[in-house]
Amino acid sequence: MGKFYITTAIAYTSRKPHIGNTYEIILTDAIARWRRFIGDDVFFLTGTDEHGQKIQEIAEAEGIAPQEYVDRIAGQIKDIANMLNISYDKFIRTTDDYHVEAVKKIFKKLYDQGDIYKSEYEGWYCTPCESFWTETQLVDGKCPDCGREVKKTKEEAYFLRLSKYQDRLMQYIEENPDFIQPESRKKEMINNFIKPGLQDLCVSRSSFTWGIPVEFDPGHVIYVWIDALSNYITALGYTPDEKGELYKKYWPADVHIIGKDILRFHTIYWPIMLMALGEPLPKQVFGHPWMLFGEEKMSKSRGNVIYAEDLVRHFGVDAVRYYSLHEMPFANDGTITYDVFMSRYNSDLANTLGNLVNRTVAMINKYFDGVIQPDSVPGEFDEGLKTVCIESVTKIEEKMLTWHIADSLDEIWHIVDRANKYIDETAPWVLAKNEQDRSRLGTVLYNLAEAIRIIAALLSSFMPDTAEKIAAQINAKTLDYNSIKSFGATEPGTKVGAPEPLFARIDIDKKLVELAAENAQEEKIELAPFKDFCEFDDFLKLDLRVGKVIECERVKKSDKLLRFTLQVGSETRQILSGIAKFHSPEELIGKNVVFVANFKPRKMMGLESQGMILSAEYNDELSVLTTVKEDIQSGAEIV
RNA sequence: CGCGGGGUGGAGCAGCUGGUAGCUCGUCGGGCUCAUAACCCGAAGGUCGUUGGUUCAAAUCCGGCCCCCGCAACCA
Repeated sequence: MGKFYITTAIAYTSRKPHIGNTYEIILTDAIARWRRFIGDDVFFLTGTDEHGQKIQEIAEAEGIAPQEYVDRIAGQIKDIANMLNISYDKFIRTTDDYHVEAVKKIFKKLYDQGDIYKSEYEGWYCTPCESFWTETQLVDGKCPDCGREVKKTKEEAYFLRLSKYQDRLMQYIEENPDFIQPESRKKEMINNFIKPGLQDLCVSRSSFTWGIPVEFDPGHVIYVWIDALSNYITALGYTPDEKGELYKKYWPADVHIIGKDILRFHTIYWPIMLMALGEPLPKQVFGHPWMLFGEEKMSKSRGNVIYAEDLVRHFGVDAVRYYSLHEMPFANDGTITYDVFMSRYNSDLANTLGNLVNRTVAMINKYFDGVIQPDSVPGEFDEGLKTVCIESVTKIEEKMLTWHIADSLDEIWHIVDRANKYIDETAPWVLAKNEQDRSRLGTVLYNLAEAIRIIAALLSSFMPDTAEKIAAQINAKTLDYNSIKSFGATEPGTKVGAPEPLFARIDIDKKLVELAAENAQEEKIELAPFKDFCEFDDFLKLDLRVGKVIECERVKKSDKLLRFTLQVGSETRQILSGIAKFHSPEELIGKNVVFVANFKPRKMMGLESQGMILSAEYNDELSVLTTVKEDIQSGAEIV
């Protein structure tokens, strides 16, 4: 067996992660534990991504230093990982000294060798749009958005030459068909980014300070993704000067497990960074699907956020692990609801698995004072049970190679099902009535104990606590991989423990009521941070007006934009607004809306927008402001 | 015509290198009593989105259409 380096994405420390975010680390842990189980030398890395403008803003809003803020969130994230029994070998924080130093050196090296360059000449700035453009983006030497004059600007930034490595990246992807998983994502990356041609990536920021500084150019901090992606090698002790033992041993990564939303960074920017550094590329990047709440994304405003710690408090760690691993399809998004969670819990964990162990241990106690007997009298159903045990091990090995975790769990449950059936077939309680069947009864219970031991061994990668509890109940001497390659490692004469239910059944209706009450209490509203005071004069600079919607339609090829024609006194105006997801055109026609009348016109999707319609926003939900009186004169000023 | 994925019994999924559908849960009926009202057996339930085509034969291959979803674009 070889080395196996596996990583999660590092978690962004902007807020406490919910179960959907946590899913990733459970998934990764199951794979890491499995590889250790089968004998690989595993290094499992996880951690936190702590820099960036967003974090700086949140910390400022709370009135604390960014470091203080990320310390808190990183602590929470680490607590969650520990609570969930995550077997990481290292937890990296991007604020760790060694990481900061290594990233500085990486940036410097890329700069020195010309893969990162400072762009002064290509920086064209459109003042009304507040946008930077590269030479090639300009249309007739003018702003591609509004068509106005642009000017060379003193704003400086550093760029990474993606274009230089484009062909080599494409070649790598072609030569390594499994590099991007799943397949559908690979096509997205190729068609949307690589084929059209990669734009050099801006890899520095000067508008905020919470980041790793560009050492040789004060005022610039390194782009968070350059910072964050580097964690996979800095954690192993890599620097451009000295690679470090762990790095030599474990790099390249065998697989990066990440959310499907950040595949672009991991399959384009990251490989190019590595190519520029002259280092090998990761063997595979797996973009896992999302765990949704019912049909929806989890979000606070919808009141549907589920946190791992709440689930653990109510149902236990392994139930959370089981659900996360079993209910997620391989490539499609999965869902979680309390209702489904508890159904799976009762049927799979309490009934099928828990009860098997319980009834078996109870019988061994009842019929043989807790002592496992020799398997001296084979019977007709034995082979069926043994075969399923052995075959399942092989099947799981295959499925785990392609990260089919849920299918692997199904295989384990095949053994559980088969064992339950075996009890029915052999009817130990009938055997117990006849003294001459005593040895056969002992054999039946031996086979069950051994099957359960194999189940426990297989479960150890997915539900480690449960595996241990089972092993303790049957007093198993070993749960090693080698011990389950054949049937029969259980030693006769072993004294089992008292039967103790592994998973207590849940009264679903009762629990739902309890959960609802709890959620109602916990619900708290998180508003966007309030802004600093400003002068009345600042307010007066804005020309806010009422406009009556006389036309409203969707902008074709855009799922965000609505095109409005507003009556403003005796004039009309065309305004575009990104609210198509929240309002239908029909419901807005005839309404009086509020808009900013003195923004300079701006083009969006080829259409000019002459102002901005005001909406209330809360957690990504928008609602347009309208006047209460419908007969107010259009064009009326807002004061 | 920007790119890609998908639509399978009540729910969630598998099958998709072609030969008339499979798994888990749920429902109904039966069995058993060691066990956490658990376990075992059986049954009902699908014209595999729709419509053409290829083929002896299509859920499985090809075309049109409808509907979801992801990426990109776009939200001042």
